[in-house]
This record gives sequence, structure tokens and C-alpha cells, in this order.
Amino acid sequence: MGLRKSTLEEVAAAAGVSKMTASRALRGAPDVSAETRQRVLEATELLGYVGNRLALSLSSQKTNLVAVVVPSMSNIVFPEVLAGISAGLEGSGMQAVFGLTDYDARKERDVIRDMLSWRPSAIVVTGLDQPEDTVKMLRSADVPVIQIMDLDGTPIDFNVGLSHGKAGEEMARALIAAGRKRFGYIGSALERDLRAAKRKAGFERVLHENHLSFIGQRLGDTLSSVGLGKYLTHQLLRAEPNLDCIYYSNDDMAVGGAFAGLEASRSGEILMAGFNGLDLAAALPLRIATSKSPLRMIGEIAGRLARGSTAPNLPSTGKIIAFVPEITGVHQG
Amino acid sequence: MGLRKSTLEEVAAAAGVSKMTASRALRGAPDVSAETRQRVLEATELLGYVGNRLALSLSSQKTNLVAVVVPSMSNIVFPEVLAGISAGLEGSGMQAVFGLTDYDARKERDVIRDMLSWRPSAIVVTGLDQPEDTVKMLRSADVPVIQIMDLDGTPIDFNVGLSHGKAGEEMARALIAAGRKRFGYIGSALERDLRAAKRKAGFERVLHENHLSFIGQRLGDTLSSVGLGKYLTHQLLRAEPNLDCIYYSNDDMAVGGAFAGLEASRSGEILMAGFNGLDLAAALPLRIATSKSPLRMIGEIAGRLARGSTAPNLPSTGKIIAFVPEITGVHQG
DNA sequence: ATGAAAGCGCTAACAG
DNA sequence: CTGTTAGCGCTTTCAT
Repeated sequence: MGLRKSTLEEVAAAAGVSKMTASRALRGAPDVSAETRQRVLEATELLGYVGNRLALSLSSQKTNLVAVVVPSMSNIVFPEVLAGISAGLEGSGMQAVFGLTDYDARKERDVIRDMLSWRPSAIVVTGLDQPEDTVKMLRSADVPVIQIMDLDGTPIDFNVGLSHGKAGEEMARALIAAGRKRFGYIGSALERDLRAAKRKAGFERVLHENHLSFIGQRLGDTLSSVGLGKYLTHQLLRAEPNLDCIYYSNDDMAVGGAFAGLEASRSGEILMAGFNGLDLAAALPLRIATSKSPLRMIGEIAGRLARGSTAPNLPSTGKIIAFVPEITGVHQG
Repeated sequence: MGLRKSTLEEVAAAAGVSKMTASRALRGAPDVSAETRQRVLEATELLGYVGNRLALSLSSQKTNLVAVVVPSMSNIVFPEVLAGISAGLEGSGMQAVFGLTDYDARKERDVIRDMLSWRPSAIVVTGLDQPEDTVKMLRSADVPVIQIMDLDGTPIDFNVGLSHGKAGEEMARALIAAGRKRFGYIGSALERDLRAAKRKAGFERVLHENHLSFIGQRLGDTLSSVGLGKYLTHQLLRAEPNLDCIYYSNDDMAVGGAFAGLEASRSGEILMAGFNGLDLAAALPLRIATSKSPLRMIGEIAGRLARGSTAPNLPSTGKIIAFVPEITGVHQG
């Protein structure tokens, strides 16, 4: 029921005006008589007309699409960022399109190429560690590139996020200041999760400065999860019973660690530290430390940058927006 | 660097052939000489040509876009489903575009209208409870509509998910069979989370059949979260200290409940039951009950249906794919 | 195996 | 205030 995909031409005919007038009326152009606009609106209603954005975009040479490329959806941080982007775009008439890379650089390149074929008005990609060919493709795409999450590297254009190296450093400093001395590390798939690897490296840097090092560590192969964090923590606690602090690749892993601690009745002694500042971690019956990263905010700003990018001449000079994560939950040993 | 947005025409010129031949070569049409194809490919490489899908879609009258409309990203279930859709679409050349409704029916309608303007090849929407005008819009859009998650209602076209009413019923039966007698309920924003409301209604139906009812309940205003579940559980336990079972609107809330139970040292006595089967719940140091809903699978099937829908004549007859969630973690009182 | 013409549905740039 | 003429970049015919 209802006529299929009616066109502007049909609406115009029904309203007894030309295509252009109908177009203007629908877009709220100022120079259309109230009466004409009314007739066009009625015709639109009658025919159930829905504009064709493909035609619009092709004709106007702007898509109002924002391509967003993230590694995964299974880690809550990326949906959180997407929600932020979506919010940052709200009311601008821009639409987010997303693609997943599964933490695979080759897949990332393909996904980005694919995205580019939609001629987005801006493209948001995760991190700064794209291989050279991908960077080249992005550079020559004539589209503002917004790199998010990470700050450690050379941005193509816009960059919003935080330094994961420094986040690791700061957490190490805070823990050492709180009297922790015997450190362990638990993470997974660091060759894919580059930001977690940077945090670890930063953490170790400070440990070394203080003539300390990880007494023991466990690295999983699969992506981080609460279950994996728990499993590896049990392992590590068995091998190194006298740790007084464990640094985790992120909050999911740390929450798993907290569960393991509870199960082993060692919840009080060992301070577990993660990264992200998930709500979940705050609700835990056991206090864990974390660096609160402003995920949603990063997304919102990326969204705002994307909508700003529709302006005729975008700055050729890159802009960097840096956050410093707040550390919480660190308590004396 | 690199020429901006080169067109097929430029590629054709560089290869010394016509636009059409270049087009055919790039799409791998059979009737192009190997030599010609080679030249076109080289020209493509040289110019860094990336096809324009807007033009492609407008011309061929098919977008290969799948619009996906979900309430939120903050609840891990929806990203999970999106990941499934993305996986189900993989290799088909189709792209998912998503929109968020914030559990708001009006916003949902606007988002759907907006999506429709991209002329997607299929549209995936959450649930079966769209208001009449939204349904009308979807029906007259000449696009396969795939309604996911819920099964309790009248589908427009395709429907994949599970009956939340029955899920609630089954959980109640399992808990009663396990000897639980004094039930409480904790949930939030049920006027927006319609599926949680259906589960609750199903649960109560079975309670009544067994001459039982909720002894106490707590309903929050904000969307479900671990923190809220914990808070409301503390409240409820204070008001009704002798419950032996609490049904939660979902796993997030139930995990919060488990945390509260641990804090109150009442973890053994009270069985907490949620919904979704999150990994997180399985890692808990305390066993909770849940109905495992196949989120990713639902997404994958939706994706598969969407790619199937590109076939010329889609079945006018709706197709329903039903899952029955598996209940785990129920133990004797 | 290749090309020319027409057109997808819309808007930009000029008229009037 | 309204209409006309040209495209946007590609694919679909239909020729050759």
C-alpha cells in the first residue's frame, strides 16, 4: 500500500509546481510563498514522499555521512564512543556509518577503502598506528580524518584522545606512591590491542625508573574479557603468591581479577588496577584502581569535529584534543 | 597529494577505453579482454581511484545498505547484535548503517524515516512494538523489514528473536521447581524497556498460576546498570530480608544484585536471576541464574536475511525465526 | 569485446 | 517568488 518510492517530480506535479519549487519548499528555503509551501507539504504527506539522499548527495556533492572505523563491538568502550559520536552528530543531519576491523590492519585498510567509496564528509578511525599505505589512502581522500582514542603518534589531521603511554606511567606512579612494591601484570592480545601495549610499556618505564619490575605476568591470546582476567589471575596468584599489586590491560580484565581475588579470599591484600573507568568496576564489592577515560566525551568531540568539517575550508593544520585520565581507587598497601 | 576524487571517466581515459569498458573491467565482467582489464587496473592504481557508491547506487537502484535501528549502545546487548549483523553481512558488499532511538518511539520514527531516505536494501528494527504510523511507514517503504529481539507481536515481514513473555514464564517455572518460594523483583524503566516488561509479566503469570506473587519489588527510573541493580537490591533486602529469590530485568541488574549480596554476606541464601547470559555473569564468584539469549546469532541471521533480500522477488509472506533461551545457574534453595 | 545514449533523483546556477 | 538547463558519477539498455 502507498505508492512506492515517489519522487520529487511526482510531489511537484501533485502540488502543481515545478521540481525546483517543491525542492525549495521542502528544504525550507525562504523564498517560497506560504501558500505554495503548504500545497507541497500536503502533496508530500499524501504521497508519503521520502527524499532520496543518494540523489541529494550526488547532486550536492556532500553526503553528510560520517564513517567510523572501530576494531570491535564486543568491548564496551567502542559502543560507548559510537554513542558519543551519534550524540555529537545529533541535529546536524549527519549520519554515522560504522565498520569493524577485528583489530586487523589489513581488514582496516579494506574497510576504510570501502567507507571512502561512500564519500563521507568525515572519517573517524581508531588509533594512530595505521600502516603507511592506509595513511596514504586517507591523506589522498580529501576528507577530514579524525583519529580517536590514542594520542601517541603522528596524527593525519584531527586527533582526540589520550596518551596511553602516559596513562600507564601515571598509574605506576600512583601505585608506587601508595606503597605498592611487588607488581604483576595481566593482559592479552597485546600485539593487536596496541593501546593496551602502550599502557603496559609506560607502566614498565616508571617501574624501571624506580628500580622495580613485574615479578610475574600472564598474557592471554584471546581478546580481553572478565572471564579471561579471572582465569589468568588465578594462575598468576598461584605462581606468585606474594604480589601486592596487579596491573591489568583494562577494566574487564581487572574485574575478572577482582572476582578471582574474592574467590581466593585475597581481596584485601592485592590492589588490582585496570583502565577505562567502567561503571561496572565502580559497583564492585571490592575496590579496584582505574584510569577513567572519557569515552563518550571522545566520541562527542569527534562527532562535533565531523560536523564542523562540513564548513567550506577546513583547517589544513591538524588539531589535537588531549585528555588526561583521572586515576581513582588507589589505596595504601 | 594524489589527485582528488578521480572519476571512472578519468580512469577510462587513462586506460584509453570508454567509461563502460572501464566499468565492466572493474566489476570483473566476463566480456572484457585480459589486456584491457589489465590496463584499466593499472590506471585505477595510478589514480588511486575509489568508486563512488552514491552514483553506483543511484544508477543501479540498489544501495546495498542495511539500516539498523536500535534503542541504545550503552547496553552491551545491542552492540553484540550489531557485531552479529556485521558478521552476517561480511563478504556480501553490504554495509550496515545504524541509528539510535534512546528507547523513544518518536525518535524511532524519525530515525527510521531518516534511514529510509538512504533507500536501504533492508531495514532492521528492534522489537515489534512500533506505533501504527511507524509501521505504516515501514510497510509502504517497499523494503524488507527485519524485526529482531522480540517475538511477541505481529511482525511486518521477517522476525527473528525470542518470546520474552515465555522467557519470563520459563524462568519462573525453573525457579519454582528448584524450590524457591519467596520472590522479589528488581528492574527499571519498564515503560521503555518493553521486552523486560514482557519478561516480568510472563514471570508473574506463572507465579499466579502457582498461587504466588512478588513479595517485594523495586523499580528504578533510569536505564538498567550494574550500579542500579546493586543499589535497588540493598534497598529490597532491607525491606524484605527473607526473600529466597530475586528476578531481575536483566543480567546487568542481576550482577549488581550479586554484588549487593556479597556485600551483605547473603550470597548463598538468595538466588538471583537475570536475563541475557552475559559472559560477565558466568565469571561471577557467585552463581546467578540467567536465560541465555543468542544475541550474536540473532544479529547474524538478521544480516543473512538482509543480504538475501537483495534477491529480485522477496517473499511477501513473513518469516519467523524463533529461539528458545537456555536457562542456566538455577540451583536448589 | 566495446561503445553511445539515456537516465537514476536530486540540486546548483542562472534566468525571468 | 518560480522555472529552466545542466549536470553529479555511475549503470543500464541497445548498438556494433
